[in-house]
Amino acid sequence: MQELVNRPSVCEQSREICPIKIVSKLISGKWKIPILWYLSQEKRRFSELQRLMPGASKGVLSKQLNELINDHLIEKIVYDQTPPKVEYSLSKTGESFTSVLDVLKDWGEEYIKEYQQIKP
Amino acid sequence: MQELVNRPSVCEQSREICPIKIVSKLISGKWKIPILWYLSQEKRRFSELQRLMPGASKGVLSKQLNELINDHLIEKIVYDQTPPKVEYSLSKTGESFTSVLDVLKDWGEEYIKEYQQIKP
DNA sequence: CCGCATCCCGTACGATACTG
DNA sequence: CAGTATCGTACGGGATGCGG
Repeated sequence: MQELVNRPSVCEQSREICPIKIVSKLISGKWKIPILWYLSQEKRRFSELQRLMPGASKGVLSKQLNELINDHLIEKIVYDQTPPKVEYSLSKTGESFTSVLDVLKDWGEEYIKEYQQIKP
Repeated sequence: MQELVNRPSVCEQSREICPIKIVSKLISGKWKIPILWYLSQEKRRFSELQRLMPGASKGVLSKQLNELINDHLIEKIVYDQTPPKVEYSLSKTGESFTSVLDVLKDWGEEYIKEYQQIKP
């Protein structure tokens, strides 16, 4: 067990604002983390995201994108043209989340190495 | 936008094993991250975890603990005595996740600073 | 004290069809 | 192309009671 000194128990009182729970809530949603991941690479159009995440239906994708916008993690640019063109990208806050995504990915890779999983 | 060079598009093909999706799935569950957080501080008894997360009912807590055990993130020690005593702690793999938790917490604190939230 | 079994409910998610 | 609307289902998660 590692040192406990620098591991404050921030959530002891449930009424306090708890960073861990906040983050947990922000990224709760089947496609939120994948969406953020793909947007961390480059800005994407709606159809691109659909193509990248075939399991996500349009409705769900749209819903989670809107939630991420409301949470200030991503932004949306609508080009006024026909056919329509929309681009999603990370907001400034979302950009700061890429470091978290990198850590998650790295950890995930190690995890996979240890427990060879078949199911994605 | 930051450099894209080192941001591989690991999930392009949905059949591949994707670290991001794996992690996303592992921590999906309302109390998983808080559980891991509390266990990163010290080993905990079941009743302690209940006390720390008043919103989580016994059933749900038990279920998510078992899932974390199945995913090799935590371990359980049962003391053969009456009244029963059980202790949960991070596994070796779980220990390696504490660095992720720290990053999540730090990011969460910054997020809260930026968008003063009321709801926990 | 631990925690499973059961019941119940809300909602997250997926599929499909339709609109600008 | 980029959604919204609607519907049906599955699952997550809360409450309670019992049993070890």
